[in-house]
Amino acid sequence: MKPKNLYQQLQGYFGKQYWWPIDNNYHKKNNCDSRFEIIIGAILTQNTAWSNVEKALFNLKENKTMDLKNLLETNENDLKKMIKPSGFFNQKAERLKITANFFKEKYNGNFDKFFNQNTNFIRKQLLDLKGIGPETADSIILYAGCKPVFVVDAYTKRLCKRIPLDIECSYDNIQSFFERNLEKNFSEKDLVEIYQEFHALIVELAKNFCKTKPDCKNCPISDKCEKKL
DNA sequence: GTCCAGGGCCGTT
DNA sequence: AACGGCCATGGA
Repeated sequence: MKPKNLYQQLQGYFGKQYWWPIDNNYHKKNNCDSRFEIIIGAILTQNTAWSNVEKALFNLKENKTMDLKNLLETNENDLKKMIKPSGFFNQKAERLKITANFFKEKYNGNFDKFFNQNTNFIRKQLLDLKGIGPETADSIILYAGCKPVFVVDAYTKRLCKRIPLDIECSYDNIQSFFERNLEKNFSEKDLVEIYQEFHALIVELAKNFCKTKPDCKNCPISDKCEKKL
């Protein structure tokens, strides 16, 4: 299975996904307004349906809390109420506060300054924050920082096992497998968009076909899959 | 009523 | 290092 072919096949079937930013400003560089919202969304969507996250994001905007300073000034109980629809609101409220506080204290709210650093260093700093693990960190780097990292989630791991890829399906293994292969086939400039779309396409595939109970019969990539459940 | 979402932390082996 | 329990809401 070649990642390049898988990507093109998924892209051909599902089309363009336009995940983040939500307002379709994909082409716009340095879209600082959406950066904060992307970071918030990445935390809120942890093990949570996006439809529920949207309700929480709406509440935050309604209360003018989609803003670094205002979020930090908001009482934690009020914050919990706003993000309640996204579930796990106790821990997520804490995670939002910790993350917002990090950007304020270390970077004075300057997201450009943060994202202009070396990617490995960016990743390390994010992972040091309580509540941000590998997937959330990489989502932030890819969608808010527009830097080329391949995001692995539960769906990608499921795909890894089912196709199967001939590797151990751990986060780091899957990530480097896709990155190694795609870096050869695409220019640096195109990689960001490809990683953004690829991740979204895998989610779409897993939601519609490669589900817990898979629908292999109608799956658009069944020709590439050995499992056929 | 049951299952499951665009995970991560923490305590136990 | 690896694994299981836990966190919580809302739609299918």
